[in-house]
Amino acid sequence: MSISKKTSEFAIRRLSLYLRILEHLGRDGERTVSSEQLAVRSGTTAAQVRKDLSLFGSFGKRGLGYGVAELALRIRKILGLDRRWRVALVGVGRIGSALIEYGGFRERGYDIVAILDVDPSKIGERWADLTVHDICEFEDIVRKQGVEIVIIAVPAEAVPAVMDRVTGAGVRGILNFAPTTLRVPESVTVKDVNMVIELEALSFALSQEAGEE
Amino acid sequence: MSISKKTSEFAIRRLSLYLRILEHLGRDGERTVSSEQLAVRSGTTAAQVRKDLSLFGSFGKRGLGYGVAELALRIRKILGLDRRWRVALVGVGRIGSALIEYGGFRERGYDIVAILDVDPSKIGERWADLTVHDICEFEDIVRKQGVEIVIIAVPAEAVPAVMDRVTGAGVRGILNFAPTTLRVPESVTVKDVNMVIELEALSFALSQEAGEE
DNA sequence: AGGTGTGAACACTTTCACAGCA
DNA sequence: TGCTGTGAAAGTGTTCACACCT
Repeated sequence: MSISKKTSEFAIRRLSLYLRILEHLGRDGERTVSSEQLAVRSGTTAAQVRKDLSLFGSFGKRGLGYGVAELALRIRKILGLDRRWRVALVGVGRIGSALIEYGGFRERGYDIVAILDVDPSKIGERWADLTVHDICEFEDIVRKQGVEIVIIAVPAEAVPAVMDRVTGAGVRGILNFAPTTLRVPESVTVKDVNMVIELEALSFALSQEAGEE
Repeated sequence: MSISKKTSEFAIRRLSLYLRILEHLGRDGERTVSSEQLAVRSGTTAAQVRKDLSLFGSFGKRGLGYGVAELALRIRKILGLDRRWRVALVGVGRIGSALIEYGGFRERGYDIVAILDVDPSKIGERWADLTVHDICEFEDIVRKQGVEIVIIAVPAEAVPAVMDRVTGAGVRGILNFAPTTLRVPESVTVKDVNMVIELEALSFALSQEAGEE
């Protein structure tokens, strides 16, 4: 069954959150959970939780709530986590190398299968169980390794060149850590992780409070 | 002049983006910029740019556009970037240490003035020009150093304990890298940086496309 | 009783379209 | 003429309130 309703980006992000809560509840041995409980733990409302879930079907039992294990399974399936994803990482700088060593990706179904950089001095370095490859080999690696998602962790200046290669090689998913908005073809999906924006939104909020009273 | 209109979170995030574009344009020697140019570079629409800016005043000249330097200055002021912020970082693990060495914070007005951890084996370590302090000293450090923002980069299990200390010490701004939703008092502002959510939103989008055709 | 699923009301955001100034 | 600033319209997302099932 494909999803016909317009599914909002917001709902999806919340599903990801619910999933983590469900996994936690599962480890604690909980069998069922109500929309209210999920709401409290995710910082939203019970109605919101039910609306989000109802976008994809009726998973709950009236009067009882949702089965923890079953709902987790359903959400995993919705988010495309019922399979593993092959990921390449471009840019083995501070952020890139921290990501490689992070380990949390594998745990959630994302396998970093290749790491690349432009800097000749970095090529050949070993990180975890991977060797840094020259960005020139990118297209080759994507094809041979079946890479579906690319993590971009290069400085802003290097982004345009990397983007050309990535879209050129037919990769359709990008997780971008560079502080730049990427212009990409319609067919490519980009998600940004931008801590500077978050920090600036934070200092805006703090400044407002200060001036308010 | 304090802002009376309800200012949306979305608008603020875009301002942060516009600012980075303006700085770039400034380095390239551009003197003026139109809402259309800003829109293209930020991946939004000209009307959106004008609406966002008009929330805070009339900064443009009809028929001409906006002065690059002047607009950058105005946005910096709006975002509270016309001053420096004192930041403490809790958790010197993989993500925490990458953030310390990142350097981009200082450049944008955020000074990491203290780093802390619970792990006794890490206490006393030096990172950049800072020494890792015992989390027990947190309240003391916040007071003496005038810490206003705390970056949380500890594992999920450690979050509740850290949160108690942070809110208890009167800190009002938190940048959270831990994969948990923090429950905090009304008076505290939290911004999350959560790459797992972004990755999962990405794999959802890719799965959809696959099933669509 | 207890808790889900959902249309309808409401709130917020974005886009449109154009008046108005340089 | 060129481009801003802004009400009004359209579009999205959230909350309410209640029918309905167990």
